[in-house]
Amino acid sequence: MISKKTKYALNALVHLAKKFEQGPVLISYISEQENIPQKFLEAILLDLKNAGILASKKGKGGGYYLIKPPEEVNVADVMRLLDGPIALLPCVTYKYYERCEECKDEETCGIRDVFMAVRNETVHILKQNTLASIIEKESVQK
Amino acid sequence: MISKKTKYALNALVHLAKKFEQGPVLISYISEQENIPQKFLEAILLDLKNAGILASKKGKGGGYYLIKPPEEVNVADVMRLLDGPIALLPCVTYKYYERCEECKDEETCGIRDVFMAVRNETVHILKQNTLASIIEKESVQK
DNA sequence: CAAAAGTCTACTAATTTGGTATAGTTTATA
DNA sequence: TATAAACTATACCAAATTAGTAGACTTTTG
Repeated sequence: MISKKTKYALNALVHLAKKFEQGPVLISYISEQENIPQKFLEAILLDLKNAGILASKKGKGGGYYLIKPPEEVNVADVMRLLDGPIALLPCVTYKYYERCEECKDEETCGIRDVFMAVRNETVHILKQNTLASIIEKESVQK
Repeated sequence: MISKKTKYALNALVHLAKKFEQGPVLISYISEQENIPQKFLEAILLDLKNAGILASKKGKGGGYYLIKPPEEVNVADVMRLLDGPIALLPCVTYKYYERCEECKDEETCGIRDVFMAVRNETVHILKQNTLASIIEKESVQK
């Protein structure tokens, strides 16, 4: 399961993407609209700012806003930022590789192969999906 | 990430699948060969037994053994048994469905669509992979 | 200069994970 | 039939992670 942090981040980002290039939005407003505890959201938005996805303006009339185009923010990057690796086994992560202590031979491990395939497919789907594509999906009548 | 429990379970199952229909194997032997803490492994094997995948024989000459053919035990089932749902969001699980509290409208949620796709693809891969296919992969020279 | 709004540091409570310890019960076989 | 091998059941426990909260501080306009 993804953490609430990532889920909240995605909801906040989608919210801000809908208001791309329309000036800053208050934390308190996002918090209210998206049902996210304000203090928790503050920490999340800071992370996204430090990652270069959002920017903020302090003082009266301030708030947070998206600085990357919605087409350029994909779900995989957001998940990695807040939850760490996407892979289900430490030995198949790209950036956070770690050997499984109990593993006898990683080279021939059949279990590893399975989770490598899952990781590749998952990352592929998550990279394809951006804030823009999510918003587009929501606008399509079901 | 999957838990150590699931990882240990898969390793133990592959071990037992290699000895399918060759009589019971000692917990202590599996524990030693697969580098799994014995007491922890005992609990895992019990779970697998209660799920009808393994059976055990008590007393001298006893141990655990696989009762389902290796082709019929897939990774998805093992994961679900020990780790619970495979999906990354509670609202896209099959058996454990739960609404996301903060969600405004599940029907149109674009984030949900993304994770629905990930879940479907993941389950598909994990169902395809059985103890038999894992063993086969390991025997292929790389 | 005051109020609005983001930032920083430090807690904390609940849950999950990854175990360990101890005391059984069952069964083959000498 | 006793006994030792081997699985079973119950009950802990420590560390890590998750999901927050509290409060003081800084920055920026009007």
